[in-house]
Amino acid sequence: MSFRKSRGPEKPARKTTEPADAVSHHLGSRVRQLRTERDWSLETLAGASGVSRSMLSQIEREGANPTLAVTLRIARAFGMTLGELLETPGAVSSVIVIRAADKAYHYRSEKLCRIRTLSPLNLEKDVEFYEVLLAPGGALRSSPHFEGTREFLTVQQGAVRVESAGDAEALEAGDSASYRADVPHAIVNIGKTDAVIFLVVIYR
Amino acid sequence: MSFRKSRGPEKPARKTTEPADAVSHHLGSRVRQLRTERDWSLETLAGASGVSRSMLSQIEREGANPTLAVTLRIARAFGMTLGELLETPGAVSSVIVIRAADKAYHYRSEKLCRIRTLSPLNLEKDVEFYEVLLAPGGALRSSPHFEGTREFLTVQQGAVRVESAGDAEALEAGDSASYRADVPHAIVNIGKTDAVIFLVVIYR
DNA sequence: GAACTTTTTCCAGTATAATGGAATCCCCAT
DNA sequence: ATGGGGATTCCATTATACTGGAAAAAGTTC
Repeated sequence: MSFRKSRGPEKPARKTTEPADAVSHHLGSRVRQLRTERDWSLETLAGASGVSRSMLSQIEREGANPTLAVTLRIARAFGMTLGELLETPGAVSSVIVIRAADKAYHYRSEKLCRIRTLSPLNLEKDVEFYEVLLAPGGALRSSPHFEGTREFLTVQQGAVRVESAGDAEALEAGDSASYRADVPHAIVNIGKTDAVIFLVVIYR
Repeated sequence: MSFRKSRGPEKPARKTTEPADAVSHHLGSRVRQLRTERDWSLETLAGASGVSRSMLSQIEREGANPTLAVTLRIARAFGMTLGELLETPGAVSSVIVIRAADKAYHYRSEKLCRIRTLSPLNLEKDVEFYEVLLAPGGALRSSPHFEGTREFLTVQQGAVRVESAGDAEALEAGDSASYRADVPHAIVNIGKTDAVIFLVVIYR
């Protein structure tokens, strides 16, 4: 949340060291899994996707490396996006609990602004949940996050102003807002009392 | 939230009618956009990705159809997943506000359970935000959502029990939880007073 | 077990992905 | 205008993706 986008030309990531070839094997297992779950033959999937039986067989057995267009056709035959086709199943876990007093989740404890993390620290970080407490005059100003990032916010107590993309809106207790977080954005306490906010950050 | 998963063998989607070839052109524009935003040369990107300058040029100019492995290498050079590389930019919008009194967002108003939606109704539905009020004895029981769906929940007031995947945990005010929502799950008020919960549903 | 049907794998050929080197283009400095 | 350097495109070649038909394997029925 205090992410700072670097200034100047961004340097390329280090050359990828993990073999991209591994993705083909993963795709192969995944296609076979999805197909057999549905009780489809290679012929059926070939018909649905427009990819030859032979190619599908090679993908499943040998981890053949299809072109992007072929991969997308397969994904669509399963009614999925590329991401959905290739993602690994989420880790199965039971209820994960974060207690109110758990200091590890006290993200920031300043006089004007206190932040508590409400989502587990070790889960993949595409969605995060926070409780933010702003004293009168307190503000939470953020640099742009990754492109596409949005935030949901609800005011549980107090009054705040939300700023994003050159727009600003005043919110009272019970009000909510949704706005871009891939531009500079801020939450400002504009009342005379403490404000309590629940904030969902969606990195997408 | 009351989604019912279908039973029986699933039939294949109709044969894809949208040309998968369009994706290559989209990829080409996207790679050029990302590269020029970063002020990288083809040589720089080639170095970072391990894909030849020529191939990158062909992708950008001619919409060449790379293999999956090559596409993934390019994505990784930009520090992205395949989905992120290929997705279209989210709709740009200003701050969207939902007022406390907006009846359109009162999702359920029963005696034992009241639900208010805190995220905009017309936004894409990969993440949803709710406020749930449960009277003593009240419960919110849900059928499984899509595979991979999770929920984050924080208790603002009262005491509840969260049930998911055969596990159950008791939570008090200030506590939070994260759990699977692609299995039957429930939130039950186990206290003597009203419980107020903020709930994030992540459809992934 | 035998016969039949369906599914998957193998095979050979064609199409195209992907490369490295050379040529061309573009920009900047003198 | 000229020269130099960096960036991009072109070119010819190699490697591999992808196919349809045939063979083999697997499954089903009597």
